[in-house]
Amino acid sequence: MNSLNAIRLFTASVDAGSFSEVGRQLGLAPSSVSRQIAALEDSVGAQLIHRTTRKLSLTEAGRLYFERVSRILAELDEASAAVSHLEESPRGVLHVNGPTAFGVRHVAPALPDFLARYPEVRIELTLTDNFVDLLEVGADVAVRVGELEDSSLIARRLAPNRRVLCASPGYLQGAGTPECPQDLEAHNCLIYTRHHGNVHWNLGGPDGLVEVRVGGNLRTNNTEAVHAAALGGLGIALLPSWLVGQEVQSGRLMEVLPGYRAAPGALDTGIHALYPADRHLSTKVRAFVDFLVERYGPRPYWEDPPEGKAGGFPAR
Amino acid sequence: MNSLNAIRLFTASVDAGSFSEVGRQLGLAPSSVSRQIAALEDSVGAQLIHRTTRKLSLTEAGRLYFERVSRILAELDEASAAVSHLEESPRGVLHVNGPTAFGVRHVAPALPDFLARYPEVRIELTLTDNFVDLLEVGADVAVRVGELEDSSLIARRLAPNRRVLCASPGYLQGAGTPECPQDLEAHNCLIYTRHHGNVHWNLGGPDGLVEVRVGGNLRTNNTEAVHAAALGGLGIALLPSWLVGQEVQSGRLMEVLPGYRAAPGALDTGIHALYPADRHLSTKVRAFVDFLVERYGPRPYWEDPPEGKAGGFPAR
DNA sequence: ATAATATTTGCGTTACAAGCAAAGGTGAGG
DNA sequence: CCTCACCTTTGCTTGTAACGCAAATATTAT
Repeated sequence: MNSLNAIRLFTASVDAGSFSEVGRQLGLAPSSVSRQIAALEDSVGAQLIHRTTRKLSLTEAGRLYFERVSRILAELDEASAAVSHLEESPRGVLHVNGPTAFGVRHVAPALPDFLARYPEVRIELTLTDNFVDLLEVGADVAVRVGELEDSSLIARRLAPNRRVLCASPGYLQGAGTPECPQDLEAHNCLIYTRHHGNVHWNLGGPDGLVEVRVGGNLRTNNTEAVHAAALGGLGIALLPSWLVGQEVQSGRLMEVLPGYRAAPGALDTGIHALYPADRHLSTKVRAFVDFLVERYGPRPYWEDPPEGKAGGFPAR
Repeated sequence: MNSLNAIRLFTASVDAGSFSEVGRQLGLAPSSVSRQIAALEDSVGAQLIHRTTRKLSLTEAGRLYFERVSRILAELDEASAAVSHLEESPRGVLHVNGPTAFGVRHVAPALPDFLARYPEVRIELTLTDNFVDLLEVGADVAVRVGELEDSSLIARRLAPNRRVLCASPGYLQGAGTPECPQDLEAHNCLIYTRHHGNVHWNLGGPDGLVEVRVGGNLRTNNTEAVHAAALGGLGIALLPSWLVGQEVQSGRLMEVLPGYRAAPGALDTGIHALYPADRHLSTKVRAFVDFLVERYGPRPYWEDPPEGKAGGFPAR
């Protein structure tokens, strides 16, 4: 309807008692003040200020309007201040979305440290395994493992997503340990897949890319099930290092063909944080993403300690 | 700081869920809505709305801002409405200023009728005998008798201001009744004056203008004192008809030389209502002035009933 | 896949606000 | 009493910002 400027000039004029004084204070020509207030009066349809060349005085309408409007202006400034305050330092509610398996293992455990560093932030963590629209679910930031559908979101890389071959010591004791990729064809390989048909594992090793046609008595669309089966000694699995890394380190699983790893594919593009490509990235999102980047580092804690590189694929 | 328009567009967009829809509702191009809201976000320094090409969704800052701002907008509209409402029908406080003598006799008695007609008006009546600045005293309208200092105020004529010669029946019985203006020089004439020196009464009668040099044993700068003295039988006074009219009608005073009256001078320019020359004349002021004009009419109730014209001066 | 619709950005135009100057008016002080 | 200083308003000019249009990009529905 009308401009806030006129209202501010009105209250300033009431306070100062003079259009010229207001002009001086705000760096405006008196005529501008005069016109703005005249326009405001037209807009509300009532005289607000009686003017003589020497004095200003409020009409009753003006008094009424001033009382209400000056309080309203204060509230408005407060509202802006509250929003700005929200961005001064990370605070408020942060909605985080991510896949269940990764979230449980590597996001949730990180939250205590994050919340300790930013006491004014509260986190709402939503773990889902179907892809959801960030905005739909009201999330501020999402963690995604592989498969970045390109969208208007910004992706920031958090960690590589290596998949390694592994099996339980018990299985290897019984079935033997493969010495080369081709040996896998004779093993019970636990297949994670989304669709039927033959499955090939593309492995990279010292001698380049090797494609192995694998199979076994378990196919599932659930990584956790493959994981549990491997732990139970059912066979050899190709699983992300973030899922099995610590168990390999502790010896509950053994890495198989450590010189080989899965060739980078759609599933191996890395682990990313996704957030909206807004012009104003909120500080709490930035803080959270920075925190994860720092926590995981270039070589996440779930990875093997630095050893001879395997596969020759650069970390992605 | 920023424009109210942007805030209105923001709330409208939240309600409508679409910039284009808002544009359609308000007759704006979608690009305008988009830009205004982007500018608002820059101004508060935070993203308020996540946008995709298909959906809008509020950020936490946006939710916070929307809650506060939508209430504020409502209050602002209310404030404007209240002020406009004030102008719809007379209501609120009406400050009336006027001279004591006239105010007590002809303004105050009129107020019950006025207030009965406009029940939502409250009156604050300030009676002062020194001229005051309307705005200084915070008055909306002033009643002035004679002597209109020309100013930026608007003057509306309420009634003529005739001055007539009168004395109490008792005085006339004792001192005799003047038959012609010159007889006044031998009478005890009660002098209302602001300064010293000789006093002449300029009287208009059937034979034109007559100047009479008058005097007596009472000079005062207070009309009421003259009035009281005349009632007490001290002598002959030249007093405004609104002051003595009803006493003449009731016989407590007798008109002297009824064919003559004071020649129009500064004191006789009439009785006026004065109010500020604002573009928006408040309805209560208009109502009050209209009411007085109607009540006094072209021949106020304090004047003699129509009889032969005296003096030949047109009513002014 | 194609159509429809959404936001954003670039660009030309228009409308509004600011500044300047002059006019009219008021109060203070010589 | 008159002049001076200062205030508000109005006419005119100038500059800025808001607007609409069109195109680019993106997403949903048919």
